[in-house]
Amino acid sequence: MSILPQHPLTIKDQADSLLRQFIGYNMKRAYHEIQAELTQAFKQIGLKIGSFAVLCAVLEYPGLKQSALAENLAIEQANLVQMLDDLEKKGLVKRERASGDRRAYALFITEKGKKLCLQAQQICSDLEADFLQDCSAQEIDSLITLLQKIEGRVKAKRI
Amino acid sequence: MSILPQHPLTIKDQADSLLRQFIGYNMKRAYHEIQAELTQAFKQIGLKIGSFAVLCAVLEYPGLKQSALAENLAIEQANLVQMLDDLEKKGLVKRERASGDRRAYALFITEKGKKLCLQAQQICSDLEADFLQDCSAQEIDSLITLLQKIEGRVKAKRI
DNA sequence: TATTGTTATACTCTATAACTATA
DNA sequence: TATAGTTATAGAGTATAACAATA
Repeated sequence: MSILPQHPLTIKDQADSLLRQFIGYNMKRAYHEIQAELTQAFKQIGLKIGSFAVLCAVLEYPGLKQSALAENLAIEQANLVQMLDDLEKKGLVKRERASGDRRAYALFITEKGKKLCLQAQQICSDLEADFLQDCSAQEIDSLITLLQKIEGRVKAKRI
Repeated sequence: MSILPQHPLTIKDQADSLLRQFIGYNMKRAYHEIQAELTQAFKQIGLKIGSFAVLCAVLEYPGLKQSALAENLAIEQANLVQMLDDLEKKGLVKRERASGDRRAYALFITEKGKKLCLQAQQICSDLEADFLQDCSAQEIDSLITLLQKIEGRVKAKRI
């Protein structure tokens, strides 16, 4: 295990210190780093971050329809189609005609897809555990709660 | 007989509950909402989020060089050039040859740029105050601290 | 040789409109 | 009329390589 020097983050010598007062900016910067790291890690198993989200949702909710999936993941139906085409071509998910509505597809994960998804979840967990290692369980919990709270507040404001 | 869920998901059901255990996913979702809202708000004053960051940095650090700016904002020099072209064309910043290094440009904000930047900061503050209104000052403070801590940890890991 | 700014390019992510077939 | 899935496309944001001028 690597023992990294743990120094308090000082931003006074950074040119973006003024920007650091904004939650959104800090969020963008933090996610930018996580995204880069996760994208790299997922390359080993040929998965993209967006496809991982799709896999997780289909694993947890078999039979989910595309429209419901897109809405739940906050992505456009149109963009989901291509992801599913790719996942289906790789044999990770399958579309089945939904009974009762011949327009809709019900989505299912394959055994291969399930395996890959669990593997990706492990990669994701390991990565997060690594950069959260000096955060308390309570800190992590309240961070997730706050992020969800903020997401909900902004969304509610728009509608 | 098809294996369909007994109760089809409604809008309020969350198909991504499994994903919600990941900090990165919550961060992406929260920022996605903030970004949409801020992009919309900035359209009134003809500014993009990226350009706003550049303006803020140049306002706070007059004479900053492009290379230093790009590094501090974690963006590529190549992409900064286009932003600066745009900001300069609008009369918001100006490039001046840096004394001592004829390759480099020193960046300065104009009066017009300063005015617009302060206006944008107000828009940003108002927007955040709105969706943070039921968060305590301590919650907000610890959120910022945690985001910066995470950003630093992931970055340190990569290097 | 290395660095600063630049150009060109490509790839991903995201957003929108329009189409089809069903409802 | 409205909805599910699809297609095509356009706009951002981001990343890389290569170049000229300068260090």
